[in-house]
Amino acid sequence: MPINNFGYRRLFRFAGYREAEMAAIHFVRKLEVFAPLAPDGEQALHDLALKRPRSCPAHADLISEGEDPKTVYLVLEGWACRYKMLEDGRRQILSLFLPGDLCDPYVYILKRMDHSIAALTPLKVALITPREFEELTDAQPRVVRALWWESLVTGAIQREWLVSAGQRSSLEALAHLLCETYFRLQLVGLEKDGQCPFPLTQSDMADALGVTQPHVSRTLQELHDTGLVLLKRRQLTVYDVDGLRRLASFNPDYLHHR
Amino acid sequence: MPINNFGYRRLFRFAGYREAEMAAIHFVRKLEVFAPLAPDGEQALHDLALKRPRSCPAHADLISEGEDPKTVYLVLEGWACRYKMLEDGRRQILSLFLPGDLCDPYVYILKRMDHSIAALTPLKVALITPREFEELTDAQPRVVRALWWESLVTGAIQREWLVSAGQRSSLEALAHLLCETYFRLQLVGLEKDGQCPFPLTQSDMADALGVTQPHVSRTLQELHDTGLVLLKRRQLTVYDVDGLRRLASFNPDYLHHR
DNA sequence: CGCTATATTGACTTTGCTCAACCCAGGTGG
DNA sequence: CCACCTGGGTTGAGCAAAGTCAATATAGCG
Repeated sequence: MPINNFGYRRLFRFAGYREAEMAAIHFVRKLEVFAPLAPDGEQALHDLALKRPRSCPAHADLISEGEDPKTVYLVLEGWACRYKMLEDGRRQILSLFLPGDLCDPYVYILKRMDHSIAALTPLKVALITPREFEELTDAQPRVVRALWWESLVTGAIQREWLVSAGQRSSLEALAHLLCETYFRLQLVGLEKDGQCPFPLTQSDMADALGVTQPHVSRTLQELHDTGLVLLKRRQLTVYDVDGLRRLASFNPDYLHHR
Repeated sequence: MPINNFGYRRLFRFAGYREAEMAAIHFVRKLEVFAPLAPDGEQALHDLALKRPRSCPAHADLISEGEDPKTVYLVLEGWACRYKMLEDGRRQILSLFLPGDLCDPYVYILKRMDHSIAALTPLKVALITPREFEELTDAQPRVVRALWWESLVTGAIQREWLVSAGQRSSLEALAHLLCETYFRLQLVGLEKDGQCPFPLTQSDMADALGVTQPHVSRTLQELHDTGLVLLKRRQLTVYDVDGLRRLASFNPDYLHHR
């Protein structure tokens, strides 16, 4: 059984429902942005999000490449990522999961994970079983459409990362990553006054962009020196959104936020 | 309305059903690899694949970024690709569509395409309307699962391309592209004696990998000089599959071919 | 046969990598 | 409360991979 670079994986039950409830609300609201749901559909989603809460320490795998995916995760609090490693230790971060994000509603169709999912920060997730999932979607056909939308947006983000890796310079690519994350966090209400959390280390960013960590350090400085952003203490401040968008050639259409 | 780099887009009806029929069979067989279908499900899929055949010249867009996706395409013959362009003309090819491939069964949920789809060679496709699609999936629940599988595999390929762009050297990445395509073509019976069609130009490969065309030229030579492959006249010959796999660190698990 | 698209090659430049030293902040235990 | 430790982050010098640009060659196609 493949194991992640930290060699352990753990999920714990947890109690404090306060933040979880917040995130469940964000999740439902995000889906509503796309497809207005019936009140009972809304309630059903909300309940599902709170049914089986688990927490997980930073750097642990939620699930590792090669394992059989048995449940779906809904991120309630904290950040996670998909990643894939080559034998020699090179790691590519494939995507980020932010609060309110659902990890592939239908993966359980496959026998083995072709990538891993890890917590980037201490994490709280809801576990959802395929069974519960199918009960929900049978009862609430409009939810299916909303989930398809989530899924299509996830695919679009994945493609945009490839555009960054393939075509954008490291400066443009980093600007794009910050911009995209900023917009996604706005959607779930985690941005305020041009600021948002941004808990990735420079090594994480390096592995997401396909560059080296020292280079991220220099590139971040450049973004700061040109007055666009400040990234300090895991907190991102965007001074000039338009400048950042222009530099990154960021066009939010692919996020399909209506 | 955005227009592609060739400035035109056209779809024509066509008659000669011979090859189309072949490809429809491949498509059905590919889905069967994953989920055995009921005989009438098989027939329904097959009919759908032949109902509204269209042809399209090389380099034309099937659909362009910004347009409203109204139908689904099934590739019957020839190759197509997804791509995305930046304002300054940089182009990233995001994925390839080979014969028997279906372009996102559920895109029509979205209002606007966030990328374009173009023919790389003269192309024959089947048009399928959302309506027809839903009728089929309502009548044949097992087909839904097979389509989900197709969709999950497509996502996995997309992620693997990001691994290539982010972590692999250009030599490894090119080897990986050739290897992946070779395997995918095998699945639909288009490989024979270590040979398969490979109609991409060096510029296409460059835009898929995120490198320059002269660099592809040199890299292809290197792959040839080390006795791994020969690419000549749009035909790929693989001399040493294992060597190619090793070089590319290609692990076919992500294709989920059972 | 000649036109256009594609591929090859070379000289030079640039971007980002490597490796190693150093710095800083926050957390822990004495 | 302070000393230390550790996990990030910064910096510098030299290097390698891939880009740029342009000239030339080749191959299909009409």
